[in-house]
Amino acid sequence: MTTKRNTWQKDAVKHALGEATGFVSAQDLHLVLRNHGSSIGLATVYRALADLAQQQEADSLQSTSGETLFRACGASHHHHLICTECGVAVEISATEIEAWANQVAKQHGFKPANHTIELFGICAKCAD
Amino acid sequence: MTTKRNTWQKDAVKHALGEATGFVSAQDLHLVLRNHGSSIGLATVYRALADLAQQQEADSLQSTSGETLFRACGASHHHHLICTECGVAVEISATEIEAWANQVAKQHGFKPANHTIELFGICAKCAD
DNA sequence: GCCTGTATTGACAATCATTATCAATAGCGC
DNA sequence: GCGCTATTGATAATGATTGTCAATACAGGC
Repeated sequence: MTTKRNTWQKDAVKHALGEATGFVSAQDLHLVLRNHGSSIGLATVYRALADLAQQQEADSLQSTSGETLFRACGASHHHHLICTECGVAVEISATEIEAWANQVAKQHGFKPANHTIELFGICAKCAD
Repeated sequence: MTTKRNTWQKDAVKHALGEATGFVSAQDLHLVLRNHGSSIGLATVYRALADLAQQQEADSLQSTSGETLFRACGASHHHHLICTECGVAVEISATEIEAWANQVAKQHGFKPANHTIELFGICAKCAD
């Protein structure tokens, strides 16, 4: 079997993602790492993020401008409330909504599979 | 003022979008139109779709693979239940959810602005 | 119906995020 | 420490989308 290896690059990406306050693009993360003196490659950042997303250690969503944004998160199912100004993200657990989603799907003869729910707004700090 | 003109290209796009059962990409739509004998250009399809989206005559969402998908729809606010197999989309109006979204936002000190809610599943026809 | 000014088109180049390529490097088990 | 091979990083390639610009075709006035 192909054994997985631990590299400082993967740790760096994981760390940098943890530091970020909200959702970040792979490009941004790469830039931040480079500015901190790291010589990590862009492709590697993409690979590390894809890994993290697959291991449920990161959430990803598509920005309206077409980029994929990432954020560190716990493994439990949840959604986000995101500030459109500064990008801060708050995790939201919404069992009621899960139930609603499943019910609606069944109502239309669909086998419920998945859903995308992201709330956008302006946080208290940016509201002034 | 720059007056808007009616062209057969815009009508063609609008029509083709109306014919589609679910969400379609600009590229797909362009291909369909070409296959029907139209000589419409790809850039024009993009422009027409952007117009329709702005006039609230079409909804758009980002597929996981990064494309932008479009669908004809009414102007009233609503969400979608989409089959991941065949792409059929059902419009869902969910006043309860709107209320929930606003409430959650306020709860966290956010000024509610917007939200993305898309449900995915497998429709009855594709379920077998 | 015909003319004219300009919004719109379409072919193609340019851009931007992301993925593939592949030789060089560096973990990990021995 | 050695060797095997997963991983890296520079760069090329891809694919969707947007910009460019000369040619075209609506719309309104005659």
